[in-house]
Amino acid sequence: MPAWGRGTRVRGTRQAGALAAVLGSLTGFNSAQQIHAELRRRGERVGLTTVYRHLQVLSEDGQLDTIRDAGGETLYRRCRSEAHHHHLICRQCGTSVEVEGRVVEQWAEKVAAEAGFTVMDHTVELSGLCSRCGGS
Amino acid sequence: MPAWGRGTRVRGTRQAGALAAVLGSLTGFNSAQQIHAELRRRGERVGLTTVYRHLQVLSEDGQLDTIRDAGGETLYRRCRSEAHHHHLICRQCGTSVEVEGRVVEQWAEKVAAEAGFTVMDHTVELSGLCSRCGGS
DNA sequence: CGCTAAATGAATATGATTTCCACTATCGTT
DNA sequence: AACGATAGTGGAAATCATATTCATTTAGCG
Repeated sequence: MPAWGRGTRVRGTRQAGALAAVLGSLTGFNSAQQIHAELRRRGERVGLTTVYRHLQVLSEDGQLDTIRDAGGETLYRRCRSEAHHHHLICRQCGTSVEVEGRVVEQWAEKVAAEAGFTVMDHTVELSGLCSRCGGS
Repeated sequence: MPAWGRGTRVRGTRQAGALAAVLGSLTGFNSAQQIHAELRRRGERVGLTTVYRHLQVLSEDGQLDTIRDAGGETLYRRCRSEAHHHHLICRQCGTSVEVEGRVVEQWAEKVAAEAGFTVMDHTVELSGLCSRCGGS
């Protein structure tokens, strides 16, 4: 059973490949629309619908990190690490750093336990200005 | 200069009052649409546009907590505490608890400093099942 | 009371994401 | 290599939350 395994039969299509290539070369977080634009820029002919579909599947599979920008738009990026992690993003230039947050996880568990909750998920996003943009 | 101060002259309108009343009586987080619906249910005649406008202003003023549900929709609730805090929300019944997260803040600052970032904001949302719903 | 800027809200616009559905392409099987 | 079942594709149209427009109404100062 391959990593992307089980019933989810996935065919190797031109579009899936092109998308994977783009995701592999982009560094920061990008919206579906931006990714679609990049695809066109490269001369690839892929429908916006298809881009959305793939991004959705990939993120469900845990192959993409997703966050929401201030406007509620969903941004995607290929995961660098397998392990659970959070993000630190520069508001100015979009640079992002993955940070592991064992501390946060532990805190979350403790807080949940105290409130009688069973934590199943948590979101932690940090944003600010990176050293380059923060010269104020 | 009042707390909500400066140039932002705010008139005491029927709509503003009705909205405040509803926000005061609702316990959990609600979307603009739900709040609007509740207003109508009470026989108040307030336009959806007005609801959105007020919610936006109130949250900018720090009088409302806002979070985004899984679908990207914005939910609002009147703050209980003045201090900065985070939320623990039950996925099943929507019950939410405010939790203070000094630990998280400190962690955030440390992580940011290490990456050369100046943290200006952070989002932390915890979700799971409360004791009542978690009987599994 | 009279006035004027602020507030309102119906209608319309926006913009991301989803759904529809007819058409196409992949790949296991002959 | 051709075949065919079926997953994949993508343009158009639908959704849906939220923003904007603008003519009309209203709060509250003088």
